[in-house]
Amino acid sequence: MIKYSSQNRMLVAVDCIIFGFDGTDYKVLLIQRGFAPEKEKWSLMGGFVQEKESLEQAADRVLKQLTGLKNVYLEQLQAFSEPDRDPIERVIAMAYVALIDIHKYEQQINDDFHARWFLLRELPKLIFDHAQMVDTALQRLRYKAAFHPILFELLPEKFTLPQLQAMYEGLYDTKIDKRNFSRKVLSTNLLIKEQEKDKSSSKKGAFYYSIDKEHYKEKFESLLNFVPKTEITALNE
Amino acid sequence: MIKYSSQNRMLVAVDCIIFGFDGTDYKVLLIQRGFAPEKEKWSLMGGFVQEKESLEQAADRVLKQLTGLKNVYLEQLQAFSEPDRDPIERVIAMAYVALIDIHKYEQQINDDFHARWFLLRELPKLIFDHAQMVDTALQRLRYKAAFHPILFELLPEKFTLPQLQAMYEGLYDTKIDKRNFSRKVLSTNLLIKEQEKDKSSSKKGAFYYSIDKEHYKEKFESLLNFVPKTEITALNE
DNA sequence: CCAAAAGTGTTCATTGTACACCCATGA
DNA sequence: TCATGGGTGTACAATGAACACTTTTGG
Repeated sequence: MIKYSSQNRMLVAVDCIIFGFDGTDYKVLLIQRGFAPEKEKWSLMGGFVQEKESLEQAADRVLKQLTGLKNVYLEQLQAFSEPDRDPIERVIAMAYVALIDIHKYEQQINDDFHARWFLLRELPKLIFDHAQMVDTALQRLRYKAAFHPILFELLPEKFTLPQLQAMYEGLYDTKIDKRNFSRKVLSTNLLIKEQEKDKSSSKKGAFYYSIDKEHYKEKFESLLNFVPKTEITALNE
Repeated sequence: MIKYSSQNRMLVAVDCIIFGFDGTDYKVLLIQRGFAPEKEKWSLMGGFVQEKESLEQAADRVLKQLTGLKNVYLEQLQAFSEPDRDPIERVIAMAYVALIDIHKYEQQINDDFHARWFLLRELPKLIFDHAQMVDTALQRLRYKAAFHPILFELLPEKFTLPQLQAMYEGLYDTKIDKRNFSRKVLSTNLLIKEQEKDKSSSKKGAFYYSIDKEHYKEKFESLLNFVPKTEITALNE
């Protein structure tokens, strides 16, 4: 078989930055690396790209291995390619960002990997350039969530407006006026009000909402504006 | 030397989508591929990533080889990784978008590569998945230019407001009111009015403007709004 | 009955859009 | 002098932001 001769072949890996939200805080799912180098150090979930799979397939596979979840929100972030980022051998890493419902995951935890959720604000030291990957992923999440309804991916099927608001407030580390917030969110027609209330966090209870999947697909590409302008003046990218 | 054993190594390439604007139309710089397969077919400028260089360095190198230009606007687009996208052998491609001043380039054309500018609307058939790369690059450019002043990278040092407006109109295939446009653009304080006029396209002449580099860096990350809202409701990503 | 969180409306400020006329000049 | 493209200002509409009180109910 013909090949491109005298060219340099290298390992390609995918690394997943897996975000979750527990109602109060953002979390990142990390594993204790099972092989050298940096064995037992905390790391993003990753793996080498196999011969017959695309990067997306590799990321899906890695994510499934760790969480048992399929059809998860997964987006290519960017490549990390410094020649010596891995001391053993050159590895080009494609970082992927995943957003998952932390509760859905809890039931299917895969103990093979010694996985653990860490508070985003209290991450341990990570191997290689993984801290930088998390950092870049967070910036991207802030940027994208300001315009597109991706944060819904972090919530269960049914959620309340106060929960939703807390999620936005957490991401931008700010307080949002709840009157303005609910008006904006509801005006998109993205949400369907349910009958039941969630009484877990107040006596009065807060109505559950769910996503209108039709509108969600349509509106995904359009530009939303849940976050006050004053909070998004310094977004990069 | 230790290596990750029994893993599959593969070729990694960078491909550059090089956009230019000639005052009226958007163009893409293509080359006639000099080696098999698909020899003499039109292709994006690309090259294999070498052992000691990052992807960014590889993209810089490739761009310099073709255009002679350094310090060009260059941004990682995304990976294209279908296992059989190249029939010879598996190659993971990282696409990069470059924006260059078409006139600055003209003087330094490198004939080794049989490069030619093509109208964006009249591209020839491209090899492999390069047409898809151009497509994705264009979408990204439309998205990003709606919020960030990147299109200035396509213009020479001095340019006129009508030129600038034509560039935006071309990208979104729309007409913009010149009164509103100039008010918006000038309100950013990104532009410095020069003394001279460009008389090449009218008798009265249009004043030249240049970029205020200080403000440019600051404002780059902030969100602009040169394009009417009605035109940017269907942007993806 | 009261503490705690949920829900809701109005006013004002800012921003965006539509729109039409005069200006300068080379031919 | 006139045809061509450049430059400018105003009025209205839409959007966003600030702000406070009432409702519900478990304890």
